[in-house]
Order: sequence, then structure tokens, then C-alpha cells
Amino acid sequence: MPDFDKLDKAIHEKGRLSIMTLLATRMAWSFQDLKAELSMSDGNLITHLRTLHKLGLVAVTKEIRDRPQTSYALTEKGRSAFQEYLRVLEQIVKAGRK
Amino acid sequence: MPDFDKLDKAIHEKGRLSIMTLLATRMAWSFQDLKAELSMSDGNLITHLRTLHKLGLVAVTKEIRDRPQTSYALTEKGRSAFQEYLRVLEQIVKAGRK
DNA sequence: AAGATAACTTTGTAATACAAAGCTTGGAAG
DNA sequence: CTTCCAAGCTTTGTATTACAAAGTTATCTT
Repeated sequence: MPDFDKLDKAIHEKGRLSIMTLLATRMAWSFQDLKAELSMSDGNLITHLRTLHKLGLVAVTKEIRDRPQTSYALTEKGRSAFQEYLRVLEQIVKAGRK
Repeated sequence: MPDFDKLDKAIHEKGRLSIMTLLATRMAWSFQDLKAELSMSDGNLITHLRTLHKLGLVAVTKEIRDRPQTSYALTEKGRSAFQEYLRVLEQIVKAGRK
């Protein structure tokens, strides 16, 4: 049976799960790209990003490049936490497909 | 990219996801078995079950069998909603493993 | 009748998602 | 320089909801 206790609550929430998935597919995403891809409000997006950042799962890079532009990327900790999370998802899929 | 919009919110919540997964593996579960397996409080468990029932995803059968015993099972709708949900999980796993 | 257990219901608290609107900073255009 | 705009962030408010704990009802056992 899947190990539901290991379903990291911070990652599991829909908005943050979306963010984490995107961050896992590319090295770095700008705030604008995330916002466009996920169609979230500024406030909601940044709150989720901050939550993930506070937990050490996401790194924030601010650079000024034409316009000010902030980029977000997974930390090592974030990457492994996400892989761990995915492991539980796999268990669920496996159990649910039976 | 995964279709996050299709992540049914009712199913996605951790407690209900656990329930749905268990219900998908066996035809029917008694209230007591669910409670033992998930170590949830009575109130919390029944609230989740009622939420799922109201949405038509879970069927409730009350029988009196030695002690009163209520059983819960997926409806057809519940089964297909869950499969749809699992399809999104698979997309997430696939995207996240890259 | 008394007790025990299943299955609820009720109540209260704390967390949190989300939108909307405002603020701030930096660059570009006049 | 100042006006404008967009990026990023903060604040505020609302509404939802998870969850625990305690109380209630109904049914079976002794």
C-alpha cells in the first residue's frame, strides 16, 4: 500500500505541485514564464514560491536583464524531495491501476 | 506538460486520495478497516467519505451484520474519475523524471 | 437493564488558497 | 530629470477546509 505519510504536504498542494513539476523539467523559470504557464495571480504564485523557498526547496535568483527578472530553480534538496514525492505517486498509480 | 486543471480537487486532497486508493484496490471496505488502515479520527474519516459520497464517487452500504457495519465502495463514476486522476499523476511522474 | 461498539454529528480551531489592489524599484522614452 | 510602464512583491480580506475532540444515536451483547 502506498506510503501516504511520505506525501510531502508542501509539494502536494495543487499549485505548488504544478510549480515543482515545471521547475523539474527545466533548469530555471522566470516569474513571468511560470505565471503565463500556470495562469496564476501574482500574489498567489509568489506566495507559493515563497513557501517553497522557505522550505529550502526552491532557489531564487534576482538579476537585472533588460527588465528586472527573477528566476526560480529547484535546489538539490528540492530535487530530491520531489523525486521522493514522485515515488509515492508511482505507488499510488500502481495500486490504483490494479 | 501535465494537465493540472484535470487534477480533481476532491480526490487530490491527501486524506481523500488515501481513501480513493484503498477503495480502488478492493471491492468494499468497512468503516473500521478504513479507519485502521489510515489511522484517521472518526470525524475526519466520515467527513471525507461524505464529501466523496455527495460527489457520487463513493457508494455507501449499510448492513447489520453482527454489529452495525457500513461499507464503502467506488461507484462507476468514482472509478473512472480516479482513473482520470491517475492519468494526470502519470503525466507528472513522467515529466518530473526527465 | 447496562455496557459496549459502530457510525455519525457538532463544535471549534487553525491553516491556507486565492484574488484584488496597492507599493516599490528599475529601465526606457520624452 | 520626470514620466511612464512593467516586474516583483506585500497586504488585506474572504472563503474554504482539514482535523481533533467530544457528544449522540442505534444496535448488539451479557
